Amino acid sequence: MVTAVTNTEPRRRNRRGEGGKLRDEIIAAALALLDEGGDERAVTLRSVARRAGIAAPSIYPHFADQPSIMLAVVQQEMDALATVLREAVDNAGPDARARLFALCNAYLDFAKLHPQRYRIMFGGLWTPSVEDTSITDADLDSLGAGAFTLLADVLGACVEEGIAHGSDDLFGDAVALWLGLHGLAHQRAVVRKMPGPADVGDRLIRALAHLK
Amino acid sequence: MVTAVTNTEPRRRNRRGEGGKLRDEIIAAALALLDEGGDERAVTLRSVARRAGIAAPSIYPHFADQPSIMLAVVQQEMDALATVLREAVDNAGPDARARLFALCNAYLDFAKLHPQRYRIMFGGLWTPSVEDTSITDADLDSLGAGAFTLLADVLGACVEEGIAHGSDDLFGDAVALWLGLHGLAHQRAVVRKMPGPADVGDRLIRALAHLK
DNA sequence: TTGTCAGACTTACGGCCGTTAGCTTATGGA
DNA sequence: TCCATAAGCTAACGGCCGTAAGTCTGACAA
Repeated sequence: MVTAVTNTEPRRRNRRGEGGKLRDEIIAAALALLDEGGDERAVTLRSVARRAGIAAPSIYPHFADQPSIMLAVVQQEMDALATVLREAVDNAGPDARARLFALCNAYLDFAKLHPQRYRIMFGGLWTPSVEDTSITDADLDSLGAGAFTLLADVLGACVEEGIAHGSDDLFGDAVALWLGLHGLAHQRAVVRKMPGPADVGDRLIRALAHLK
Repeated sequence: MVTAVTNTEPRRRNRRGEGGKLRDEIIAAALALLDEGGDERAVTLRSVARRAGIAAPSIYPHFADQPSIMLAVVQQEMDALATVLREAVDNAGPDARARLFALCNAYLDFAKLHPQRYRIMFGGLWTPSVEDTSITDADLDSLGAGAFTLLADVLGACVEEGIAHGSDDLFGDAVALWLGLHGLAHQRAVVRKMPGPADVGDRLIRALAHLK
């Protein structure tokens, strides 16, 4: 994670050849605004510039428009999520069931820890109808593929080891499981107080993974 | 459902004592903008007024601020959803399993038919942090209670008839089932092309209702 | 030491927003 | 017929937005 930008003193200009550093600072500023504000509408081009301590037009050498700042944020956080999930699985030992629960709980924890990020990652409204922005369809389609593949793999291992009743369609089962996780994660991220029992996450996992 | 407002001719003023009619026209205009635009940001106070064929300040006698227009839209659509679900259950006959599937599929159909409405109803970002708006917490808490109660009832009937493996916590089971439905409905409403098999909805219902 | 140019900045334009203050008009009871 | 008033309008303010055009400045090769 990149540290938040809080200093108000005039920013020190980057050295020659290091202009690209500002790109990361812009992303970090956008992320900070998102986490604090709890509203993606607060992440405007100008507010990002203010937060990063630069003038608004200074963003243009690094990003074509405001939506592409958001895309960069989402891409970065998708990678971060995939990394977190991978680490959780690796640290869970060899047991397939434990690996599945570690993966799913890490997913839910990420959403609980960063609700605003989760919202824009999986339900975000940061592209004003994709047209008239610089964002392509390919940009959007590839998002989150790594994390999902990992889920399918771990679930597949459970089926192979006989821990879970697998259907003939592993991909479909993985999608269903992810949708359940997403429903919980998203609702938690959106609502102020989530109703229901505390172990609703475990219930979803057990039911949707068809654990024996 | 209220018909969309499309005429551009100067609007006929309402008769005396019928000023309240404009309130419904405003809600209808906001709904139309939402359905078309696919972006709640397009539903501004001014754009709603334009769509309704009135001047922007003419909204204020009927709504305190822009968020409360959205709240009225959401409340209306929550009622509409509850009605649709109730009708689906009533038309499904006496079989508890058929009633449950009718309910769940009606829910998913609503979301598929009106993705933008679904989004603001269950994940909406139409209150800029609730503070400094005229919206109270009570307004938000009561939303969707009717529809959920119906789901819990129909699921409970399945358990009573021995169709489903009920746990000791019917409420929790209903929440879990709803979260699964919501995950699918929301993702369909947000993403352009939903991956996964076509029957993923049925899979979610069967698994989360613990149908035998 | 000096000149160049990457890495920023200042200024400005037009647009849409929410909201306030005060005005017009047509409806319908007297 | 008249006129009180409900219903809705016009004008305007301040604010924030995205973006274009042109300007400054300091790090570094020569």
